[in-house]
Amino acid sequence: MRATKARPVTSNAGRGAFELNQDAVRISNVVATRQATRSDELRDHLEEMILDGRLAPGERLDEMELSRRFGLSRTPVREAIKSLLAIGLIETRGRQGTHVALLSIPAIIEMFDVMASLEGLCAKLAARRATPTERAAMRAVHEELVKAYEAGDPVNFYKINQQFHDLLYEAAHTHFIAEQTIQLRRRIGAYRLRATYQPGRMLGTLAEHVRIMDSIDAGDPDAAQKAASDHVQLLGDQLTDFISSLPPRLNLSQ
Amino acid sequence: MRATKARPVTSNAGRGAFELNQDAVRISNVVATRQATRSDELRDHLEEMILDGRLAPGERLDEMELSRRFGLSRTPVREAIKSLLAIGLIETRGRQGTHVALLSIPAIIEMFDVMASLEGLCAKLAARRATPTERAAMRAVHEELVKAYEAGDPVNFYKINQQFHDLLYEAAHTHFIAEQTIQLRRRIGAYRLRATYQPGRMLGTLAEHVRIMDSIDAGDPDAAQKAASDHVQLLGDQLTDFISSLPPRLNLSQ
DNA sequence: AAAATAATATCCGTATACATTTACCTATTG
DNA sequence: CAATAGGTAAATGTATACGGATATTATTTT
Repeated sequence: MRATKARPVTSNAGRGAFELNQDAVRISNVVATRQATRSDELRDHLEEMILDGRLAPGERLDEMELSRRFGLSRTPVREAIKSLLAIGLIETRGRQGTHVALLSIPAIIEMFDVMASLEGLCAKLAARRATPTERAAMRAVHEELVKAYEAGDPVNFYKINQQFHDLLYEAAHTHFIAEQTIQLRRRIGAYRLRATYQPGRMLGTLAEHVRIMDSIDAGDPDAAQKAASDHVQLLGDQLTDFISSLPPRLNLSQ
Repeated sequence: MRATKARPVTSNAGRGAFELNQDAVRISNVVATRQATRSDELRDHLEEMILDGRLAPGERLDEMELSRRFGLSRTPVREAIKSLLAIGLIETRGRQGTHVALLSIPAIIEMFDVMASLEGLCAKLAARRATPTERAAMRAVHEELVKAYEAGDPVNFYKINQQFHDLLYEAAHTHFIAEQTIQLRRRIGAYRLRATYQPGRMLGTLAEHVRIMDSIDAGDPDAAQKAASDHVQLLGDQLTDFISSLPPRLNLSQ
């Protein structure tokens, strides 16, 4: 069948099997909003699937199967895979196809070390640069987080927690550091998800957030840096403990 | 012309216009050595061209032109570009083609902040983990660096300096952090190159390296972390000063 | 029966053809 | 003369076809 014949729609409306509207280029520094290509859509879609666990670490990504599933040719599929490969979210084993990245525990520990450093940097900058509005926004989101905790809603807690951290990056008025941090968060995401609901973690998170906000409000960059860094480090410790405690079969640490 | 007819050689010997032998997959966590594809070769080649200045920041990367120039079809060219896009070395402006990434001064400053953190982390770990052999290797390379300085050979100095830092990452016994640091070094590389030969920088570098090594040998992680972090920060400061001092036309900060 | 070799099938890498969008240029009108 | 609109050309995005490599399975031999 011919290229265009296959496509039901050629305009921008209702583009594919899955809906993802146009997006600003996120990975690079470009600001301009551009038409999302099928390749871009698929990249984002796959990323989302990896992050929310629909694609488990180690799972195979078959080009043909993805083509069929999303009604695309192999070209955009391959390009999406190339992008995710470069980011490190998926990996290739020679000619045995590509798989969702399988992280070893040492690798995860290192990632959290870096994550802690980056978050610390953001907090440090936020302590110097955050506007009153931004500080207030963090407090407000934190209130939401408390509510989610009190309601015993871990799913919401997870989402709002991300919002809190996004606000922190914003308050730091950075571009590159925030981007780098978010990218790393994505890369760990598949694992992080599996350990969110650890006993005591939510309560710990709340206390640590308060410490971060207080340091920022006090205008103490070093304290803020340490608070944010410790916060991430604690999460990392708990996560690696959790993974280590799993039975070897489910351990995921290859 | 048909696919295979076009290729002069189908075996591994003498594959393309430019020679890059097979390489272990570098960007991802994969260990297995695999056959380098044309796409991989082109990616590395383009990266090298960007790093050594043959492709200047902002310069256009035309798919067709690259195809012709390297005797490839557009497919591997596009895949190579996709990879570099995901890393952030190049950027796309909608449909106006792809260009070598143009960094603003604030972005460069942020990158050096991150770089300083990462190098600090490596030094900290190296202070705890470095074997006597690794410490000796650093001293040995440092001697080479001194020689290059005394010989007034900045090109060699630049290369040996990279070796020193590579040894530091190795001594830290990390994978992810080192990989991340090297990737960042690449991303700044195009700019860094243009400011290597700043007056006093080489001498400063030597002194700072000694401080790092002494801290590592003393087994003082915190001191090593600070020494390495400061070292990178100083380089960054000098680099941004240099760029700022350029006439606006050459400023490169868009 | 087990191991090794050969054959086949599947999936990856590359080339090319085709469609679509955007930018630039030209022409026309105010 | 300038500005806007339309058309054309060039380059990007997508589809498909083809060659090759590797893994798996079956068959043969020891």
